[in-house]
Amino acid sequence: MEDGTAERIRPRDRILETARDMFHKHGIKGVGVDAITEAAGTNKMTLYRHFESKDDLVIECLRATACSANAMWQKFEAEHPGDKLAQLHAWVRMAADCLMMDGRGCDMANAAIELSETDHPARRVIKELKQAQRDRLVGLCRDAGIGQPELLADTLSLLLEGARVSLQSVGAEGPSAQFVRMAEGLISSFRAR
Amino acid sequence: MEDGTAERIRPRDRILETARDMFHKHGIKGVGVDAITEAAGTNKMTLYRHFESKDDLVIECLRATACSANAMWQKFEAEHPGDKLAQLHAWVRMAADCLMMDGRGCDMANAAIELSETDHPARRVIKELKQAQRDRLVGLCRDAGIGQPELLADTLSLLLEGARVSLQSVGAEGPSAQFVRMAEGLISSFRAR
DNA sequence: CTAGGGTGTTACCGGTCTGTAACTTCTAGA
DNA sequence: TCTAGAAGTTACAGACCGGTAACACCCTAG
Repeated sequence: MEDGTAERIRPRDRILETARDMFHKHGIKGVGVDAITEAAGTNKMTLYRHFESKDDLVIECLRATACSANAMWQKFEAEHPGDKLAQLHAWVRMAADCLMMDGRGCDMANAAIELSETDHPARRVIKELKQAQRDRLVGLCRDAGIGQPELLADTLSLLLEGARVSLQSVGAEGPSAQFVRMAEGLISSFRAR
Repeated sequence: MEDGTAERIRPRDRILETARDMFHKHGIKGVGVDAITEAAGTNKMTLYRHFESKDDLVIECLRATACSANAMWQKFEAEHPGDKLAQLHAWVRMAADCLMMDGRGCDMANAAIELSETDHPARRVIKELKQAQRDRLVGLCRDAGIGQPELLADTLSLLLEGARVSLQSVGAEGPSAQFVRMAEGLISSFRAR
């Protein structure tokens, strides 16, 4: 029988959520499994009963992040059903909000930078998930009736990725402050052929 | 009397250059000082006689990277003296070449991502040097007679930064493959008012 | 009530990390 | 040739890391 208190959440989920947060804030190599389990109110043995290794935990965290992103896309469709152009503008707004709120960039990109070993198991997952996000944005641009949808989607992707990393190196007053203006300008310019 | 052989280079310079290369390839937290000194053909004591700490070494490496970038800018001016627009195109070409040759992004951005502690001593340096690069690109756009030089410079900056990180997460076939087309298109579009 | 699986606790392994101490060797310059 | 300082060598301290073993505990399903 569930009583709904937070403490009753399964340890596995607590670990996953805590790890996501800590990896995001401090980086993967900047957080040890001991720190994660302690912050999650559990212990190392329980972590290793649910995850094969730290690398495995990292991968599960990335999948969870991708899952959250999926929810975003469904929200766009729900809020602007059928109106693909409005969904594209919602994507820009959401991206800008994340930039201002968060301060630290995309978990997948950060992981890709940190895990420089080319054969690291997480790299396959990162590539897959990033590719899926790219395909979805291309599809959105195409369905919005924009010419050269791939080029617009790729340009927007690079702008956002760049804004995220610029935010961490130059700060909020740097180039990333102009992200919305750039993105909206690009969309108009592509729509005008 | 100097005999010119590579082994006669001062240990400090060997350490600095080796560290730059290894930090670039494997990340800062992915390389230990032992590995650096061994690859540099020296030892840990010598490293700590020349650098206060690993963090200090990191900062010196970043300064050296900025210094190399300065040399690039001087090359642009030398190859296209007075022709600021040609220098801007040379910047795009250089950026694209680095993208294809290298595979791993900007040392400063990577360091900013890896060193997530907000009070890390390297962060000040990163911000300063990145700001200087931004100012220089803005100046180049302005001197090239482009309207809204700040917006173009910032957009180009974000595109390049995004291309570098995208290269590491999605791979070379991803959005970064279109960098030159995007950048040149932007420049034309800004020049056409 | 009881059996069993999920969980917590403690201790440990072997390895790596930054940074230092004490000492020896090399080498450049007077 | 002699000397002073730079560089190399070895060993070590203290901390942290990922991962495992053995065992005690609780809570729920039957």
